[in-house]
Amino acid sequence: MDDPASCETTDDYDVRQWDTREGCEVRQILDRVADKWSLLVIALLDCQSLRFSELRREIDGVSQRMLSVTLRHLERDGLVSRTVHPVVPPRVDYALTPLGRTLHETIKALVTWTEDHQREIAEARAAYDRGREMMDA
Amino acid sequence: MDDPASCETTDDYDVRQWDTREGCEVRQILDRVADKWSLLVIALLDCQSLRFSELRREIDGVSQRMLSVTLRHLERDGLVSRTVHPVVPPRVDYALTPLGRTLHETIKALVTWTEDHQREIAEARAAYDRGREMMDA
DNA sequence: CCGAATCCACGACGATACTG
DNA sequence: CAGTATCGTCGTGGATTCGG
Repeated sequence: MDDPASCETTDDYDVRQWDTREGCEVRQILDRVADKWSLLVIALLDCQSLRFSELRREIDGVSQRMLSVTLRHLERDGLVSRTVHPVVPPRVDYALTPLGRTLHETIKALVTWTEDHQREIAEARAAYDRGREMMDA
Repeated sequence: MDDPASCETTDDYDVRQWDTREGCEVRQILDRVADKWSLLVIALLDCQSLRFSELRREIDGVSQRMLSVTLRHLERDGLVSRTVHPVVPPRVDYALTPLGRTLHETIKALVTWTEDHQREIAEARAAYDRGREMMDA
């Protein structure tokens, strides 16, 4: 973390390429991960497969449409697998692919960071807001 | 990664709490990180401080307004520090705080994941799209 | 039960013009 | 140079409805 070497230009990625334009995939994946429901779906499917209606129940507030759209996107990116059982009534199971599992592992780090620092952030916000109130006076 | 133990309920975070409602900070941080310009700003400020105009030049396509808004948000969350030099013409330097640096470290993991797997994702998308075209026929 | 299609509201973003 | 203010546009996501 405090390693000064990490500040060298030896970084193996080019910051400029995080942009949307050109063949930059980072932005696309980030947008996918960060959209409103994907993260929840990935987390819920970790180590278990769930039906559409089960996901809908578990994820409080998601609309049928958005869950459907989200799952379609995740499926297209190879992060989630979709299995249709030819029965009546229809039954569809969703599960994480190996690729999806590796992504979840990576994301957990970010979630952990957030939890570890949310107090600091809350304090920073409070301090900032106090400063703004002084201005008004 | 393949550790089955990671699938146990020993997970130290509750997936349901990733939701926007209630006192969930994860969503807020994720939204902040994932917005259009924050990531770029954080990456550029890693290990160097930059002026407003320098950031504007480096980040292709950002509007003056959005850069301003982005910096204000990052500053409020304690991720970026703002230093005004009382000279004419005005000079303002932005730099990453220690907190911001730890976040950047965490995010790098996600960027690295994306780069490592973008080929797999591209192939999954191609396969998915091929399947859809079959449907139409 | 699963999910696609349509319509609409709202917030994010960009362009422009204006201050200290 | 470093912003703020105002306005118009556009995409995302919610509600609803219909089909397989």
